Amino acid sequence: MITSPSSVRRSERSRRAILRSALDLCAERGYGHVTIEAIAADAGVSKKTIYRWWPSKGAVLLEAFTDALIDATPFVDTGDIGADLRTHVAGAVKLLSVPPFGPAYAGILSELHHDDRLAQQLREQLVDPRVEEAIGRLRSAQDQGQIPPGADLPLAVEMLYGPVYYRHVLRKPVQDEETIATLVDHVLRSLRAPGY
Amino acid sequence: MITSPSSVRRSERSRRAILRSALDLCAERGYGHVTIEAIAADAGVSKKTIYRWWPSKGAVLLEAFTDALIDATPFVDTGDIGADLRTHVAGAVKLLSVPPFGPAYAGILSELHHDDRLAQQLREQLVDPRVEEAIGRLRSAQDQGQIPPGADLPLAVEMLYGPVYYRHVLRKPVQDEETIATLVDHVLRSLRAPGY
DNA sequence: GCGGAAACGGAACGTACCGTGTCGTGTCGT
DNA sequence: ACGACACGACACGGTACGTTCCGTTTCCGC
Repeated sequence: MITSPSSVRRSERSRRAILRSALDLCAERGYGHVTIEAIAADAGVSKKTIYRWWPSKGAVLLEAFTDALIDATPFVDTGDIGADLRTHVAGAVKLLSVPPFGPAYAGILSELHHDDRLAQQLREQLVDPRVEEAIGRLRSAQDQGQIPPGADLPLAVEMLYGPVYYRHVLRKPVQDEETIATLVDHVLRSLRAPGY
Repeated sequence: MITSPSSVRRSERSRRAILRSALDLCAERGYGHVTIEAIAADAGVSKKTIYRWWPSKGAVLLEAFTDALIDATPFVDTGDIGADLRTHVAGAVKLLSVPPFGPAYAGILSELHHDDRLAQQLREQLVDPRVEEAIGRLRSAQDQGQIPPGADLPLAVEMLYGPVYYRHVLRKPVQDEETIATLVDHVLRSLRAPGY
């Protein structure tokens, strides 16, 4: 995430204040009305300092969001793949449903399409690692015989996360626990059922 | 889509030029760099004329995109639900994969989070009708015994569209025909397989 | 310690685009 | 024929951009 001037002289105090202010402002005015100038003013920091370490507003919020997401959706292994997937998806849905994280992530996603570097960073730092984790958990369920050997695990992950993204970007109501359970059931069924 | 002054005196010539220019600019510079001023200049039109009929850049592109999408993804009924779903999803994926429509839709989605009216318009004019169409097609397959009576059809639609949105917003490579076929298969299987 | 490099906060800059207002022109309904 | 109204054009104040300059503070290396 750190961009240009390699140094240990960086002020950790300013860094934290910037990330904090970015999330706060995102909650109170919405991503679209968050500006670099406002972040700088709120954090008691010079604009220059922000531009020195981050290339854009999106990059600031990506760093803040990443920290939060990693805490919010740990990957557990209780031995019951259904329960663990429900827990994991529910964690992600819940995080997206509360400000400032929902609006923040929505804003980040919106920047991806005109910011190649941010898109690459999001995939490499956030999405791909978590997809790999999810596939790993599915594979361990495979080893325990809960999922057939030939199952298409990457597809399963997309079928799980897809509806979450779908509702989030279209601003439809987020899934409740029951809906998540039904979704997980269907995905697992689709892996177990024979082709036709 | 038409906003304020109800009239038949509207210049169809200007309207077409605006929609055309908006898509063109979106293709050549990307959604983020399209501005109302640029559209007006390119279309040989006054800014005022654009603001008279549309509330925002997003609304202009939503109108242009809607026209294209309706043409690109017709809903057919050949009697084979699998084949028809593959055709439909492939149509949507293909449209999103070519400029200017992919970038345009991505940009529109990005506006949703800070533009309530645009979000409502998108859902009412584009998403919900097509979801209803899809559910209707699934229901007719149900009547023909290709899908069990109690199947959760709205969930099926989310499982189909979800991965498409997922890849689009994250800018992952679009699905090829084989992947789409596998996805459709899995969704249909999840409806047919018994609970566990 | 001490000197200097570098990050810092603050203020100001020109630029781009916003959304609105005004004005004269042309055209379409009545 | 006439009047209403959409049109193109241009100018306006406002906001946020990204950059630059300045003087200050902090910390690394000698």
